[in-house]
Amino acid sequence: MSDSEQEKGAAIKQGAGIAVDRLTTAEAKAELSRLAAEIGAANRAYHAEDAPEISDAAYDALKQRNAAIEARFPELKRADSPSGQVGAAPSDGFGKVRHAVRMLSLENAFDETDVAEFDQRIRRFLGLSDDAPLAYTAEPKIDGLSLSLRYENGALVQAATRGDGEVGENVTANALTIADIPQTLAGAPEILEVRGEVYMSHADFAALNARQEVTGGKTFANPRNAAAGSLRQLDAGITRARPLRFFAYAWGELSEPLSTTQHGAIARLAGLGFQTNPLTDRLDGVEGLLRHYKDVEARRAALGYDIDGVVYKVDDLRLQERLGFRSTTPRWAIAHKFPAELAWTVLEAIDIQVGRTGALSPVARLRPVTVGGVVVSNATLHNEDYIAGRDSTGGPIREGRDIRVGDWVQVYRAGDVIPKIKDVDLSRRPADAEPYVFPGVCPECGSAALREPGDAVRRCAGGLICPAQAVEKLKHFVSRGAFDIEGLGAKQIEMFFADDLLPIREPADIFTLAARDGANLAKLANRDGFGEKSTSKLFEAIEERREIPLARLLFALGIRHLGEAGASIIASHYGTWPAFEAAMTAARIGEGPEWDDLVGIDGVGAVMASSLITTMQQEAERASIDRLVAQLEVQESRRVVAEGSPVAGKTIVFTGTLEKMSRAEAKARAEALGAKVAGSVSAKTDLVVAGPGAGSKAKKATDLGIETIDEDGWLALIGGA
DNA sequence: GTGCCTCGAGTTCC
DNA sequence: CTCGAGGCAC
Repeated sequence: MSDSEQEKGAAIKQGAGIAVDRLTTAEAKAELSRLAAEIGAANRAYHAEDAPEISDAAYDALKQRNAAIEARFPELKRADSPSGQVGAAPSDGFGKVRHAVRMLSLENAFDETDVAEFDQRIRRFLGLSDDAPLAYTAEPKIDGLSLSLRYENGALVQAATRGDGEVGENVTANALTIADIPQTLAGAPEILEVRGEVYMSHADFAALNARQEVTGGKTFANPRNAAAGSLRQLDAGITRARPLRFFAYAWGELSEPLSTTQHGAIARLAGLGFQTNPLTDRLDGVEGLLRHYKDVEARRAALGYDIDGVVYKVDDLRLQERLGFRSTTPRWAIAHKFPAELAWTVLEAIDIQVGRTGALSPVARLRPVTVGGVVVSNATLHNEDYIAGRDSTGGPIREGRDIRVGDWVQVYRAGDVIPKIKDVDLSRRPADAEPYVFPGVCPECGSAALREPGDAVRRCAGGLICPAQAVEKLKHFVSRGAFDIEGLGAKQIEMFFADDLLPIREPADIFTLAARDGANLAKLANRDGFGEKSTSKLFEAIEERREIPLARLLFALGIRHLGEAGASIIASHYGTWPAFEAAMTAARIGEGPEWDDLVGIDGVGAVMASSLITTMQQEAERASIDRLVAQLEVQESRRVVAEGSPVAGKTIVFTGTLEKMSRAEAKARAEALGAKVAGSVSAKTDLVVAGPGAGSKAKKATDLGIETIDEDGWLALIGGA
């Protein structure tokens, strides 16, 4: 903790003792300044997800005192008054940075079978036999936070956090204070993005917490949180005082290749002056990987820093390139995780939450227990069957072992994040523990909660009548990817939903809010938590979204089975709202031209199609949607065709044996170039790639007069791309 | 019908 | 982040 953080804590205690009506103007002014800083810090801590926060009660007390002082000394109200903030934007003060090359996450392997399957998949994709040599690198997976460092002409010009993988935060000033991160490089490529992990050692973490305790500062729950909190300080001076370290293990944009192999690239990074992990090794085949894993696991306790597994990567970079990426993960790497830490505690209650689709989700309320450095008090119980001990998927709960309130349960954090229950100790079950009876009615609205055959979840049938569903739908509506309205998040939605004077009960209400506020005597700007400035900012943010792309609108509607990807497909097919609306109004489920057109779209099946039609033809739902659309200007969605590739927008069929690449690989590459790959030849096919042994498909192509090329022709065609 | 591969939905903690 | 399930290829 810095001196300034310390001062704040002391100042609050001191100021809070004086009754508001006895404050002098000077004292009030000083205290408002301190409160603004303290509340701002609490907001940041809350949103930035890395530091322990003050309690809700303490936070409310601060806000109340701030409001009280402002009420008595209105002339002293600060421009940055916390009363005028609807909810602090996360980490204001850090600029956003778009990564030149996306920062992906890794697929996880939890046991040896997963690792073997990973190896198998790669061999299949590359067309390698089981016994062909295939080298991997393995390195410990550091438990810290990833960072991308951009060097131009040997100078560090930018450091960015991972963020959502596409856009991270600019933490350059902070990165410059980390000793392990070179500020200049000799002999580096002109453009070099180095990626790695920022972490804190056990010893440094313990010393930091000890220091924090002496100075009365907040202590951190674990080294990872300490590292995250330290890197994301707005004051780089604080970061400088924190003992952060950095291991390099990957790269982003490069003006020239570092090497032809993964291990060669790591060695090159080490040569440039980066710390690379000493337990990095090059190994052959699955046995080699597993041997290395056991070795690392055995040394884990003595490393002096946290690791949570071992990462395997295909060593040959040309093979990595051929393997490419799935939507969020590379095909050529996997993280083999160590078994999760376990803890026993008591299940004190089971609560039911209602989601936006009406799904009833049981949540375990636990006696708080520390698991993997974090205190856990809730855990998901998935669904009815999981509690009853019937887990059709072969999950951790064994057949016939139900979960009852009062039970001792074993908790772990899946993927080191989501708390789950692994086991029940039947020997410690209280004699009076009763099997849990899953509610047959919605706990929020009393409507019947039904389970459709073959469905794992029970759903509230209340639809829009159910307040829980309505609120959750609204939260989804304003979420990122949907309308994404600044200053109108989950918290504000809860508040407006419960409001009697200016309610938001359905999406359309958001866009009439300003008009209703204008006609209302109890103005929003006079309320707790709002001010003139924040109110007008909110109204502006809402206005900005009145014009909305069709895909976003469709996603925002929260139609079951229609997610971000589906919405985007549907939008580019229909183009405009009127076209979509007309088709959905005329469509019948399972028949007719509109139905055929809908299910004919690549990526749309009967389930999604039915859901769309049902929703758009359901009276109440449709009326609500119409009221919304009347408030909007829906932008036309143009078909996105990848440009600049010779096969963009074309439909291609592969047939026969491909000799230089597997079919999966050919498909992936064609799609990456903007082509659509179909399974059979039709009049819509633009190009057929026929290998040896091609039969009926090649003949049909000839009959239809469709261009047919062989594999070499195909490679030549896409060679430049 | 089976077996990928993705997407959708729900959830926790800070 | 994980699980379940939709969509599609074989």
